[in-house]
Amino acid sequence: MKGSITIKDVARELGIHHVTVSRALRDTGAVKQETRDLIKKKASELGYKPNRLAQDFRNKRSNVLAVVVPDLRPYFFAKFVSDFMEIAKEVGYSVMIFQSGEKPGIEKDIIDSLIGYRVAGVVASVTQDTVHESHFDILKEENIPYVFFDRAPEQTEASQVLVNNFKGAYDAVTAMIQSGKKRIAYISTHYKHQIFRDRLAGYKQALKDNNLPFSDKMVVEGGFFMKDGFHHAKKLMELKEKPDGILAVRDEIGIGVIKYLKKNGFRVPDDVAVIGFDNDPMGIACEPELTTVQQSIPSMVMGSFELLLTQIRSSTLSFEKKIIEPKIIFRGSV
Amino acid sequence: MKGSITIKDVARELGIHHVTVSRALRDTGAVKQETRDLIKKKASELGYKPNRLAQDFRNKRSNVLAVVVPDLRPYFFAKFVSDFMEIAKEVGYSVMIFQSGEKPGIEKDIIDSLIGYRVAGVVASVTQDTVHESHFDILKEENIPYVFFDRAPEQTEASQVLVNNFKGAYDAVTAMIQSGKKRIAYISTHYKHQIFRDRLAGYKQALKDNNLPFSDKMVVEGGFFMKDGFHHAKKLMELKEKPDGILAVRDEIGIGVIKYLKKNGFRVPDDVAVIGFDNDPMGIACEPELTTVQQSIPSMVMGSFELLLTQIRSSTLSFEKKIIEPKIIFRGSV
DNA sequence: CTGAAAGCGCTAACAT
DNA sequence: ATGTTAGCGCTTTCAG
Repeated sequence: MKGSITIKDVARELGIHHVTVSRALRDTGAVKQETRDLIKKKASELGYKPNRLAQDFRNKRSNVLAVVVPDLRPYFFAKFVSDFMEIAKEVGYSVMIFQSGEKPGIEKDIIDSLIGYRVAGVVASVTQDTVHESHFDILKEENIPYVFFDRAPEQTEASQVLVNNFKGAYDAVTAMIQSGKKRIAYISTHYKHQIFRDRLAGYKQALKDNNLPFSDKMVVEGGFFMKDGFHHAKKLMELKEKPDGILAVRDEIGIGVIKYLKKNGFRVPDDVAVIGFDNDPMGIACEPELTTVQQSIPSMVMGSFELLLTQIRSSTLSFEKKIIEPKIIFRGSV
Repeated sequence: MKGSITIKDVARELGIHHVTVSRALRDTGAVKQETRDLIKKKASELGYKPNRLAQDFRNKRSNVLAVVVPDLRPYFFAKFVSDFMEIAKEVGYSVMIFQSGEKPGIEKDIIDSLIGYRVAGVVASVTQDTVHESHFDILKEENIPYVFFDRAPEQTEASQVLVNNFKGAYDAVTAMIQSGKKRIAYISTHYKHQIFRDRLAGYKQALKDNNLPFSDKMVVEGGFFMKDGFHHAKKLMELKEKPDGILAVRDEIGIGVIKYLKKNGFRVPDDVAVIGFDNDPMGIACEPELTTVQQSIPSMVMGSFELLLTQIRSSTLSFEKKIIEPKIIFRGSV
């Protein structure tokens, strides 16, 4: 393990001062073009790689962006992170990922650790139970900008990129009504987060605007996966007044619903229409293919990245809210 | 932006030397228990957070592990990374993720940048075209251990955790034969990587061991997604000698195959059986549910993490190879 | 058990 | 245009 090459090594080889090397390599300060070229040549010749640990330490800030999500596995988050990394890389940032596992306590620990790393900025989608953003305050104290995407604390003064979930649900229900459905059920999760309440509100409003009655029995909740959708569909279809349309809060749940329906002789969408949320590619695997409410991930990535970068570059913490309008992707289940 | 609290601040408050604070906080060196307690109390009182930038710089090594994958979106990689982060966190490591996008050039850039970060270790699944591991040599020079998982360069002297792909394909084909199939096709990707060749070899061997003829026409390749499976199934089913079983190199492709078959009046598995690779949850969404070759991700995570940690802790680069045995998950498509 | 000294590699500020 | 000085926050080494 030979010690790595430092700017001093490069300087010595050239018989000049290491500070000049530093300046030349970073294209800052005044250095004669000739010297600069010479230095760069020698540096790459020696295989010099800047010690980022030293750079970051000296600059009191790293070129790392942190992304905090509840769970990396769902397609929505995997895709967001994937896209975010690509765009961050273009501007020279690396990315550290953290999973809260939907646990506010872990989320807090993560945030605390971030300040130790002196990350340049943070993008987060909070847990279902994160109501306050108090554990993010510490970032403000350290002047580390942060942006929420998809899921933000209820009251926050930080920048955020959210989806118009009310409209997503509203449009989905409206679409089913327009295709002739009259008894539309809604399967939610047990998660209490704002975005799920917004969807519920949109569902109710659509019913109301179409003079359709709302019934408690038509709203069930709990779970996150296919099996939960299967289970809820069973409950719903055993009702005296069966639904003829079901809105699912996630595509996976919607797929579970379709599986139940088909297995039990209900035709989709003729007997029962189904719509999910997320535009998960999984929705294309099932039959009929699942109609879904799409939340444009590239838009969310771009939005949150811009919001973050602006704050980093201006060294100012700002408060801006971007709303992404969702779009129904019609496939075969309506 | 008040400057952060440093050990010197803590020391000053207590009227002692900052070195003692450093020692106390890290539970190293000889410090009177009483002093140690006092220091810890004061530190947390002041909200002291160690500056990891300074620590890492001083230690010439960060507590960050790097994970390099071709793409974070496929379930296999998302799940691997997700699990890996959890286990890494338990031991105090944070994780930086990088995507090569299947481009060796980018992979090289990533590796180069890693040495700047002085990461503690690297776990990588290489691109389809990474034959040599020459661009990883630089890590050796810096004494940074690395482990390959799932996809390793053809010749490598680094530790690795691989799946027995030969056996996976062999068992899958055998299973179809046992269920009475006699003309089994194989859909590969255009990727030339070892693991895909191993699967092909396993496919051929299973045919041979059952005295079934091998035919070039029964092997098609190209693509990665559902639509590719759809397309290839079409080609295959338009053959004069149609297959009655199809092995797909990925679940997504297998699902595309099933979609084509059903759409065109072939019954699955009665007319044609289908098996995929990866145990992607997507396989449960389709109907019939896709039988698949599972590669245990937890085993791979554990394996590669252990291999890495051993090297980090012993400051030795080692060469160990772990093979994970795959397992067929029988669902409805065989 | 605690303190003092020194330095990691780099860069901002000032001097020449 | 280049060099000098100084120091970021921390830890290792050596003294007391």
